[in-house]
Amino acid sequence: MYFKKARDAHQTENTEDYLELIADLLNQHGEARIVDIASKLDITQATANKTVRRLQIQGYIQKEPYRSIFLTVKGQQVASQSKKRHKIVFDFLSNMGLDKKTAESDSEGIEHHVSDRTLKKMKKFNKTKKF
Amino acid sequence: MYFKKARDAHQTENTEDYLELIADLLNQHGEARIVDIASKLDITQATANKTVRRLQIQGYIQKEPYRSIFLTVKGQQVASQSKKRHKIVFDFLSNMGLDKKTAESDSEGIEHHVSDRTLKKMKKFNKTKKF
DNA sequence: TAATAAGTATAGCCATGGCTATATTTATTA
DNA sequence: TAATAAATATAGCCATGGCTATACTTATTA
Repeated sequence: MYFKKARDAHQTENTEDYLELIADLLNQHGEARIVDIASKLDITQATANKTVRRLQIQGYIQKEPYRSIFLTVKGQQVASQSKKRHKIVFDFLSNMGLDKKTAESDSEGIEHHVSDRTLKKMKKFNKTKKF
Repeated sequence: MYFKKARDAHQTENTEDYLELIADLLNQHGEARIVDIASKLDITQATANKTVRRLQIQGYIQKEPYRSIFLTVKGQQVASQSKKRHKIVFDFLSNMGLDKKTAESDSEGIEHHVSDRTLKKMKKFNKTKKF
């Protein structure tokens, strides 16, 4: 009961957000650097650096000192899964009639707390506009 | 952009969950104790104790050593707000056709990440079954 | 190229929320 | 009532993710 699941989710939430962002940066700019991450997430470079090191240790990221960041296969998998979930939630909120900004900002938070069951319902609604 | 909002939410998330739970315990059993909280949240009593002390210091809770827990006015306000949000999200997920368990478990996570705008949409849907 | 700027890394601090182990207090029951 | 059980509190550990300040490397530009 209660928020045990939410706590578990928190442990991976930050990880997923970083990996999703790094994947986006790689796609959009061909490169992902500490500065970009820090600026996008509105944190200091020191903090970004620290987390990136953790992700590297945990095997999600590959990088050399003073060089830009790449995803390992493991990291790519997490990123693409996250992105999928994110898109479903974003589309769902949009289809509910919410403006892009709200849909974007809410989906960022919600994506980490949505079960597969709920995700399926959202997907169905996105296709058919019915539950 | 990205998950700055989510981070802010995290700071209050645990607080809200505790206060909501304490309010429930007070309503249902007339009493809220450390043991109950620990068991409901599936954490150790030591952890529950620590957080309760934080909540007390921050003015959400009133309690005497070795005695049970009460909410301050400030605490009550947060709890009732949280509960309202929680119910709207839970009802919405239920109305989407999700089973009670899923609706309950997902709404616990989602309630902290839903903007007022989205909440309004959910509310409307709960009433009219239309967006 | 040499000086400067930009980016990255590291150290050290803080708060939070987990945990175990160990008091201490309160409640129960023999 | 005295012994035991249950609940609460405290100490001390860890990981995480914030921060600032400072060092170091790489890139830019005068």
